[in-house]
Amino acid sequence: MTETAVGSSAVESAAALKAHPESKSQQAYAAVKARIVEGAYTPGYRLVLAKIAEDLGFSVVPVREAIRRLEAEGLVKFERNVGATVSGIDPTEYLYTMQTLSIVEGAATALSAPLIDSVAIARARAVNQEMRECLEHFDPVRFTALNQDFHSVLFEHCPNPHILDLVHRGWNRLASLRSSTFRFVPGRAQESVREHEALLQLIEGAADADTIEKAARQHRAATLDAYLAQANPDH
Amino acid sequence: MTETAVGSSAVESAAALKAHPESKSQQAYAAVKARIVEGAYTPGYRLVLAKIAEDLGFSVVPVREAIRRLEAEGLVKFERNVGATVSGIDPTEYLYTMQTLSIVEGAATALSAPLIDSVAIARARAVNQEMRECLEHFDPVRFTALNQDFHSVLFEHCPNPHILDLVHRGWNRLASLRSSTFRFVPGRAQESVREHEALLQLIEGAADADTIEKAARQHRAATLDAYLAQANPDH
DNA sequence: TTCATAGTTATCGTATACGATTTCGTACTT
DNA sequence: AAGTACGAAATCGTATACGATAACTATGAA
Repeated sequence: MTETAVGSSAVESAAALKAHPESKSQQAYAAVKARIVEGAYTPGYRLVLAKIAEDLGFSVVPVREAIRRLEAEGLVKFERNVGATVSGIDPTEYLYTMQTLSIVEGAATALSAPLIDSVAIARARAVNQEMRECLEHFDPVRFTALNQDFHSVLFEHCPNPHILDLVHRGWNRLASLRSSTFRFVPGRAQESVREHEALLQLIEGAADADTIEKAARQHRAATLDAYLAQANPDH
Repeated sequence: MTETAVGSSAVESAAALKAHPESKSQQAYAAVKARIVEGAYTPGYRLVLAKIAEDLGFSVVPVREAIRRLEAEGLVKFERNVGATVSGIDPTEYLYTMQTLSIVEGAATALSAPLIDSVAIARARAVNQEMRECLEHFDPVRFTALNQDFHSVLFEHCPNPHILDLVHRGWNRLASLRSSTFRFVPGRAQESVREHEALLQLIEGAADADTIEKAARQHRAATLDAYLAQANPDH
């Protein structure tokens, strides 16, 4: 656990199982994606095809394909005859992404809830405990990773892989924006940890789907709201 | 209105505004997508790169890119060293898609509702009236198209393009499956038209977001349920 | 100095070419 | 007759090459 990059599609992870040597286009995709998610390529970074191709030792064709895939996921902006850049930190885009995430995470949580057993709950709780410790040591990077782990545990048996895929895409997008909860709103992280515990109790108590969905949705939405309140103090 | 194909991403439609001659990869994407959505290429159809390239008068490289994009949207399955086929009509996939659609359509409707004016309501009502007429003449293809028109009117001022994009992707996926409401469950279409009217009344009455979201979500979910009930009569 | 313009360079977009892999058909064996 | 092994054809994956486009730079005019 605690990897930052998140496999984006069910199709993709299935393909990864095959013994095949990965296609170069696939390798290029993974490599560039990793650099973006890890922050080596920051928003606005100019992705020159020939340069990346040379770095990887490939030709440009598979690199193009990779970039196009990343574009489809929203991690990259590709303009005709101009080139590709890592998607920027446009606040509007942030809003869209967070709002969409709140919806799909809410749904994913509600759908998964009935399938979460006590073992998973315990594991999630352990992760949440680690998150508390991160707060003390002030380790925002690890905190963000653990936050994904926490929710990943809940989504382990999510009955709808499409929705899970949407969640992962949102996460990767946020990762590319380097938007840790810490950075945007101090204090929100503490609240987040508390909400995690509340969520676990709802799931343990077999609360109805609607209640759980609202709580999960609100959990994400609150982070967005906190950001907006900070960005526009003219409340 | 009443086109069957639905532009899939905000980025894409923005790009379409530029005076640029479309890139060939873009043209290939549009062409193949249209054939899939219109049903010229049915599920399972083998997409041979060289053949498509020859048809369009392009080389294979831009066609590959186009296919990859369609893969990302779930319209095409692309297997390494084997080739691309139009995604199949797996009932499980249908379930996933419909469930996801119910969630994103619900959210899109709720978000859009406060921004829908009386003119738009009237237009939506007119479309719904046309749908009623389709029922009499038994025109399922047009019915499906009008159904998209109806919801498109509601989504016209949707404040979150990401969510709208997800809706469109779902629609295209369903279109590629050739799954008209008619085909799957006779009688469901009539119900659908009634639900449209109910939805309009909720919006006119400025019902709260939660109520509207639930109604819109249920509207889609009911079609899925009807299908499932028919597929597994062992209730 | 600032703006416009022409020429240069960097980069993209696509065609072509060819090696690699899979699939299909055929002959051979049991 | 059924199954296996081999060879041929089809198709894919990627490298290379080159024309097209946009970005940059330098030069000259206002």
